[in-house]
Amino acid sequence: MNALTPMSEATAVLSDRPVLPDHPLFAGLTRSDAEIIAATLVPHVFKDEEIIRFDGTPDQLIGIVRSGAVAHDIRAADKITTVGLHLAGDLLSHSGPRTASVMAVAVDRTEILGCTMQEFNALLARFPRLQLNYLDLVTAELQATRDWYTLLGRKTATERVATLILRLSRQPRAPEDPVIDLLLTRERIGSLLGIKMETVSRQIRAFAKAGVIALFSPTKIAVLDPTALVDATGDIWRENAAL
Amino acid sequence: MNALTPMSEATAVLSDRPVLPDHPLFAGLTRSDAEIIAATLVPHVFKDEEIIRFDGTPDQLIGIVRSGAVAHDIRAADKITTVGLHLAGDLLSHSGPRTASVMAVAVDRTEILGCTMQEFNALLARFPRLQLNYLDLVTAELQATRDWYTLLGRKTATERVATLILRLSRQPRAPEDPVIDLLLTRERIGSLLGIKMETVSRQIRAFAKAGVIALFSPTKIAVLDPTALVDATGDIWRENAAL
DNA sequence: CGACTTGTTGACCTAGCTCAACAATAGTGG
DNA sequence: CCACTATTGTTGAGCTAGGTCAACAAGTCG
Repeated sequence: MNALTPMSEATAVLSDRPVLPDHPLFAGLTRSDAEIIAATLVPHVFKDEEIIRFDGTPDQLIGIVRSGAVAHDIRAADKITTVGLHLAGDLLSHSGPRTASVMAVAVDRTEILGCTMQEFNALLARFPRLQLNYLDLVTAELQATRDWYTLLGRKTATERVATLILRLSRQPRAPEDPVIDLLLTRERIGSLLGIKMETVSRQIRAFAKAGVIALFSPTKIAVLDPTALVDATGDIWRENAAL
Repeated sequence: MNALTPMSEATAVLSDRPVLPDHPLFAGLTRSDAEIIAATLVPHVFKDEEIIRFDGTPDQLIGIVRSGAVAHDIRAADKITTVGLHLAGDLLSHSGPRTASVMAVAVDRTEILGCTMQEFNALLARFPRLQLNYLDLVTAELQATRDWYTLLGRKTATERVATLILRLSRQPRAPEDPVIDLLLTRERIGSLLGIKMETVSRQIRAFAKAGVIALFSPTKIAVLDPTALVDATGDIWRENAAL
């Protein structure tokens, strides 16, 4: 194995001796442990709109989103409600006992480094350090989920859209590339943010008109005025916190 | 130790050989493990409005709410926003890296069986089964949090109030006692649900007028028509799921 | 009993929903 | 490559749930 191989890119292609990506889930593991874990976690690639097993059964997928995104939809009767979004770097964890029939769907071409819940449980049982890391991540996600949704519930449409754009703007992408792909249609953005498609459109256009963002195509944007965008999220306390 | 002592009540008073409450966190533990754990977890009693250490530091409290409730508040400048509520039976878990300065406050007289995060981490490291149970609970909470907030973001005021009442109505209380204590003022309910005090009042009164609930005093109610209340939550898919 | 907090109710006002028309894209088959 | 269709996005004109403001009632506590 070439020690200089960039970890962030080449994990998938080296099948003989795979490398774990640089992710907090794998922090502090010994080299040998990491190798065993890396042998279990394999890249899963999904096409746009492809359904990802995420139903709480032992066969469900657990892992880290490497690229693309995973949308969590509730499909009731005729209409789809998107209730969550996992982006690159996020952990797709145990889905727990479902009260709603949420399904995970790939957005864009999506790569997930992972394994089945069953296999993952075995790893957790075998490597206490992994379990510790995992617990930390789930806890952090719980926190993030609280923050995200708590606020959604009391934000205006403008604030919600700004929050989403901000979140997407923080996604890893090619250095110096200012273009952000919203990935989602207006319809899905609205669904995710609990507002209507038309309102999403109006808000995005308003940001463009105000010079806060540049709008290249409906889904391709660039943030021109990050400060204004942060202000528009309405998150007062973020001023104090390290973002 | 008297084997007939009701577990739900007497945990606190028996200091020589404490008993763990019947809670999923302690499922499947051997008797001796349970005894060691029970020796670490002590009842903490808080008065109404008392602040509970819940700041992500090693000294923060981790444990199970036995009675009363814990509100999570963001106190910015002059006004308090309640962003979450833990009721009896809920687990107060690691609070994770805080992005906002949320503080935990006791609502009513509140009893929590727990210990510091530091002590709890030691227990987790020592008892794998406990760690497994804990992970399950945190995962479940993540799920519940998603469900709760996700929906809040897209519910009407009526649906939000119905959802809260329903949740409170499912709290353990004296058998055959139909009276539910809302615990919170209209102001705090509104804050929790992301709506205004006046709207909360209007919704509650509307339910009372419609005969869905009985209103004995502003905070003491009884559910007269559970079906109507469930309908009013607007949770379509709950029909399919075991509640 | 008075002062203070909490709750109720009414009259307005506004953000965002609804409905509707139309524009811009993206496929798709010829 | 174009015409044809379907999807997605934009924009305007009302409408309504819930916010805002304000007055008052009802607890509650010294």
